Amino acid sequence: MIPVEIIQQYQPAIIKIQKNTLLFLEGERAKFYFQIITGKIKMLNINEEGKEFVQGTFKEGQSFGEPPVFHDAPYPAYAKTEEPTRLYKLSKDKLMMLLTEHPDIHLKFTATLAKRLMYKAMILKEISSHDSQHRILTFLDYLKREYGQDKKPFQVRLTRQQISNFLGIRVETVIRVIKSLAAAGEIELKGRKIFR
Amino acid sequence: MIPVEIIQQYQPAIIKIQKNTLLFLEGERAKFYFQIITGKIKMLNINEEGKEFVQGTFKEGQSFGEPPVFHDAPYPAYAKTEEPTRLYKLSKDKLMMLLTEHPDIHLKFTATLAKRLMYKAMILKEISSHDSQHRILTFLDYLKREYGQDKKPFQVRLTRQQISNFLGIRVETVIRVIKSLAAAGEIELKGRKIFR
DNA sequence: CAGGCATTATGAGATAGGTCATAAAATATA
DNA sequence: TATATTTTATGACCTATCTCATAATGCCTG
Repeated sequence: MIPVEIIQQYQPAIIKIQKNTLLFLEGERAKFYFQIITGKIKMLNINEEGKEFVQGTFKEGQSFGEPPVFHDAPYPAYAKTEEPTRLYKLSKDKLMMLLTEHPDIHLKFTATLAKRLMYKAMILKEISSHDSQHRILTFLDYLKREYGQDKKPFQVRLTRQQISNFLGIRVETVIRVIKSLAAAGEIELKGRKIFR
Repeated sequence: MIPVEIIQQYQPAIIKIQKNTLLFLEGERAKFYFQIITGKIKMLNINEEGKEFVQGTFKEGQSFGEPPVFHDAPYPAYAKTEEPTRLYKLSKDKLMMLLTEHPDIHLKFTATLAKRLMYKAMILKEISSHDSQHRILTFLDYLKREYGQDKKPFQVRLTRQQISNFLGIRVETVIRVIKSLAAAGEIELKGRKIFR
């Protein structure tokens, strides 16, 4: 998110992590800004019964886990690689310096947080008014808006398990709801692939 | 949140609204930055069955509804006065100018968004792992951390109805859970007042 | 002070979604 | 290619929470 040329002027550390590895833990103090060079990061909570809830996923060029850096607060979730990943790692001080010295980047940075806030507001609204049908459809529509091109049927490239983790609904329920949505004509199934 | 002396240099409009009035609607395009002079604003969703979900409440000095301003996106929720309210209203252009010309304010602004993002991440985690007991306790602890002083029993100045609206749980359930929490010694009841 | 509205309270019954078990299909990994 | 792991699938049962109804209590507002 911060242009490579610029972040490099602030001598970030570069870290390599293999697949399925924890980068930081929920509750850990946040001291660094992370930005992905290549790879994929998932931020997630795991509750007492071991069930996963995905707060967000991030890929090349994106940063994550910045909010607690602004407050020296603990991370609200784990960060885990989903693929081998290389990252820039920048100290809080340097990040602040960078943002102060580059107002345009700071504006984009703020816009990114704003966008995530809106995503969370949307999901929160959905999850609070429990109705799996509606939750799932709204989520699929969000994905389409975000990653698909208009009009064309959009292929949802998430497993039912992943949808379950994003919405806090059990897999079995997702499977059954997906079927009933297909029966109702809201989505289309080609084999197991989901189109909206 | 933006110091009064500074915001006034940008000639904000000043609006007065009476109690229980809608300032903007969910879905409406966001074109202004709002900051409360006096009064109280609640941002909320209302679902198909007319049930309320509170995204946040804001009082003197706080701003709200900024995220969609950064994207010319629709508001994700309604804004409603809970008391007679006076507001600064600043156009998007002026806000951007202000933030660019005052990097220190911009940093605080970003920190505010970051904090809200963390709040939402917390609530999301709680709501996703459904267990009313846990949800309510975590919420009360958040309130205590945020508004109470350490150690002392903290009085929760919210009605059971309001707790219900913040967490997306029915009132009756909140009432019953509050009782069982009191019985378990997790909270204390003095009359109807809740202490944690 | 009275009337009205919101909040708290409680019971009984309905149900969506969770839980658990079992298995086939698909995908990843060695 | 063989083996392990993950994903999808389905049935049967369970339970926390919602729903609906009814009422007492408390608190604004005129």
